[in-house]
Amino acid sequence: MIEDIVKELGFLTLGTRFKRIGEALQAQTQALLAEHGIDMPAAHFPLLAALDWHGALGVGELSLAVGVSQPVVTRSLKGLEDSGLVQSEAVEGDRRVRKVALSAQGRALVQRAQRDVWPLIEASVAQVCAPLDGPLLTQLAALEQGLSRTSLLQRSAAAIATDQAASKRQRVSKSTNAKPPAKKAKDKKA
Amino acid sequence: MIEDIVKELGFLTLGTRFKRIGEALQAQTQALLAEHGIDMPAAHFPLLAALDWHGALGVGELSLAVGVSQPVVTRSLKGLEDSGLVQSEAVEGDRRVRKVALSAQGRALVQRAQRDVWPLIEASVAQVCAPLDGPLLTQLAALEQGLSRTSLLQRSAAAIATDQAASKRQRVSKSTNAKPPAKKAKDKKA
DNA sequence: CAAAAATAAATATCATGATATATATCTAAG
DNA sequence: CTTAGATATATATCATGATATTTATTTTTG
Repeated sequence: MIEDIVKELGFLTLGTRFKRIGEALQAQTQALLAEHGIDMPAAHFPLLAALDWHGALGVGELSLAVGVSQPVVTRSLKGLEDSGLVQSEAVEGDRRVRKVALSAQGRALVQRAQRDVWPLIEASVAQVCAPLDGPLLTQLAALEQGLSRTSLLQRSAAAIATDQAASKRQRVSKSTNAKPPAKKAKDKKA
Repeated sequence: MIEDIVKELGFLTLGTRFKRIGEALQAQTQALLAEHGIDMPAAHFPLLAALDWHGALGVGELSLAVGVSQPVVTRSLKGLEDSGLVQSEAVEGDRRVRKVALSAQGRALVQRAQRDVWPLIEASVAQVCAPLDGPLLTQLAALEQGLSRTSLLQRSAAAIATDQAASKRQRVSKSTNAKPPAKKAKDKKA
């Protein structure tokens, strides 16, 4: 059996470990969004949230708000502008800065996502993280295992099923032999 | 003041958060290695460690060992082979697999790194992580703050200085007015 | 006020992760 | 024994992060 050397080396390769956990989380989050008809690169998500939260921002301010470098923000904005989700305009009095804001379409998207998907994402991620405890490396190991055993998509599906079962129970109040929906389908690297 | 929306949103943007912490850790680790004359992309590091640990491995086995996708391994191996740090040969009886092993030069590099730098990396990272406690998000916040306030490079320099001061004290055993070397130089995004 | 320094954004290039697909080879079924 | 499927690796392309540099503009200074 080949051991996972990145896990084995612990602090020595913590950067690689963080990155690969981040990749998995982003990919699963994107899958969850896609499932709800929101087809958006995972990385655009914080930008839209920042614009929704703060209102119009300059490129540099956005870079601060989401904590990534300015060129990355410029590039992502290009994509968002092409999709018609954001608009930008020159600012009065300082022709260097470009104020960026959500378009009507962007606002609509954010509101829909906020209402329909964000709670699911948050709940699923919180669910993976709930059992974590103890020192950082221990928590990371449990997190990785949790993500690979049951994806966010599966967790959110289970949550929805539970909700529906619950409201169904409320309505019919009988014959509630719905299976517990936490089906632990095992797919490595979902 | 522009708030950090990725931190603000918590579980909702945990993937982005993990990735950016990973980037910072990798960058600082690479800087530390470079400081000791070991000029190597951060991501090659786990591959070399895996080959040192397991001996010769196939490409797919390496992919398992370091937990990244097979194409990424293939690409990194190209770089490592160009630098002369690894060699590969066909395997007897199955012409599909390519066994990869450290070259003499690669072994030498790993040994030197293992002796001179790995302990520093490990100690510095452990130092950043030492005060972490509590729920995951709390630990991440502290980790990010720790990394941005005092880089791994600074931490390792401080550790070395402390060691030298200590051995100097042992040797001369007098006039030990060496300043405490934990100079908290503040550079954002080191 | 002209020249120098600072600032905002864009561009270029690189690193490192992913997936999807192609190619070569091996194994198994008929 | 040939063909169909499985397996190992390579290639192509994309996503998302970085840094270094360039360009345009503003601010500061001599």
